[in-house]
Amino acid sequence: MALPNGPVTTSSEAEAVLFELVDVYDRAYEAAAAQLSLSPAQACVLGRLDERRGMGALADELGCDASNITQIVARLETLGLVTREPNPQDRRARLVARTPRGDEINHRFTTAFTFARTAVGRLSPDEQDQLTALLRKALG
Amino acid sequence: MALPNGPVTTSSEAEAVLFELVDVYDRAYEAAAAQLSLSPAQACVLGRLDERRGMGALADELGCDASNITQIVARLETLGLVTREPNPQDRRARLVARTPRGDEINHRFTTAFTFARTAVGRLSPDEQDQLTALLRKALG
DNA sequence: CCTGTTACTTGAGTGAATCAAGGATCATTG
DNA sequence: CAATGATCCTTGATTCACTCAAGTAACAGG
Repeated sequence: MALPNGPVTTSSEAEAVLFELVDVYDRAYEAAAAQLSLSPAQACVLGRLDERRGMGALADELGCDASNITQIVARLETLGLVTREPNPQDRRARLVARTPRGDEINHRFTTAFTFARTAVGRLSPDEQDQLTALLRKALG
Repeated sequence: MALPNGPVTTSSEAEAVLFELVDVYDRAYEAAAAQLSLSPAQACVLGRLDERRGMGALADELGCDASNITQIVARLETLGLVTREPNPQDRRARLVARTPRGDEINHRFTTAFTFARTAVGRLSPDEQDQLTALLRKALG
């Protein structure tokens, strides 16, 4: 399991809760992925393939090196969850798409990753709106 | 940079903001660590050494294998940020402690990781309390 | 065409994480 | 007190994420 991204000492309660939230969220994400024998990175990429798209687009969106995506997509391809087809418009490029099995695994993953849904579900609609507004303001 | 732990499609705005928060938080943590040439895991371990403690205690708290801690502490030791002293009470055990340089780097790290402070700082005291209450409720 | 740029891959290297196995020490108990 | 088992940590092997540098192939503009 990935080590938490958090300080021990926080200067306010709000910061402490923020840290706890991030930690629990990350662990839940990892656990949901592990349940399907996926790494968090694999689950992440798989989840961004609702439409077929190029490797570069993935790298841009995820803010990482293209070669990182090459590697992750290669593993997903080996697992039979993804295909890498040539792009007829540009023969340098590849179009990555989920296979039916990839669709199913991705669906099972989104079902398994209940944390955000559950957490939000503990709040009333009004409270959800308040939380959204507060977090938006906090994010600047 | 680590890939985000988040779904693309969210069923509510609150979930989407939650995901964004986690993503921004994680990236900020990683960036602050990188600024000091530390990995997130190294920064994490270093931050939990306000008092000297055993390897096992670290592994327990961080929820990972003991050998993982061995590895990370070894690197921190190489960097001169940490010492591994024998435990006089139990010669199997080692006591890990920050060196003065470790203290300094850790202090610089907590200064560099401004995200949580800044985010909370954008809220009024009342709003901070509201956020704390809402997140506590959401966490269950 | 020729040049430069773009899209992706490959290879090398670091580090996190897990598992299995082992050494040393403690703690218990027959 | 000696044997047994548990505990603390390390080592070694493996997988994967991530980054950087370098390379190939194909596009796009002059």
